[in-house]
Amino acid sequence: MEETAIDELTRGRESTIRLEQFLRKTLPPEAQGPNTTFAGLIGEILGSFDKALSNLDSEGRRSGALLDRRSENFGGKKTIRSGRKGGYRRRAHPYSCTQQRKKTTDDGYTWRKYGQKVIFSAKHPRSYYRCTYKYDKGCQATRQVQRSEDDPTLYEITYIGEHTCRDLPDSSIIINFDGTAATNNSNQPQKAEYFDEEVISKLVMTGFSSSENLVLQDLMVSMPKVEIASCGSESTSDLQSPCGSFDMEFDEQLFDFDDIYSQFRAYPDFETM
DNA sequence: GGTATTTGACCTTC
DNA sequence: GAAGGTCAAATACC
Repeated sequence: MEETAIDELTRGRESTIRLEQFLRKTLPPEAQGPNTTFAGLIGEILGSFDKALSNLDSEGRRSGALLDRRSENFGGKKTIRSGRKGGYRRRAHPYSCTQQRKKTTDDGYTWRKYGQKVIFSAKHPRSYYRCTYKYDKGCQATRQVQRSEDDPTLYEITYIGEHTCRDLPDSSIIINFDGTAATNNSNQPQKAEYFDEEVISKLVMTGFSSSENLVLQDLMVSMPKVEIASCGSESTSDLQSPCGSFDMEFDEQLFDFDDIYSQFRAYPDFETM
């Protein structure tokens, strides 16, 4: 049952990536920038898939190996690791978010450092952090912090995975798709100030891997009806970003994937892609 | 004494 | 086999 759900979500995510590839071929370059509606929507959809997959994954672990490992190793003496097989795997999280900041703290979450590594061909070591509530709440979010080589006063912070320890961070950042900072529903001005001071140069979304064929039917089967919005008015519906560290503000507007699909049918090459 | 950090070892991926 | 990610005992800090 759980595997079926994961399979369907995975298919939906792959189809979204193919949709993104298709749109990149058809949309003008100015409509594809990091702060465009296009990038925001794609990130939002992929983020929803990632969050669902992450939740399913963490549920599975919470009942099993994760808690076993915690009770076995905390506070104990050095143990022989001979029986340690496949206890973890390199995180193949398809979605991540990289920011450049002056400070590594004050992103609204509490982190615990669990490692530091000298990276080949990099001047500065990389530090590894996990969410403090990894074991308490099964939160799988991690981040990597590395001093920028171009500007040593800046830190490149990569957030991996989504926080499941709470719904929204206290210091969440609201940005519009046009790149300007905005406030959230509670109209707290410090949010915008926070954005201006801390996020220095870029918010880079990754996870758009190559995939040529668009099978939108997969997307329609796997993706529930979602609430999407566009920028421009005062009515808001805050949707948490895939990064979990900033939000986007939109008008409320409902899209059904049937509608989207009907739009794509207008493209003559759609059926053959 | 409890908690966080350091750091070398271990493990996975490419 | 190299490089990167994670573990976990030892250590530092409060």
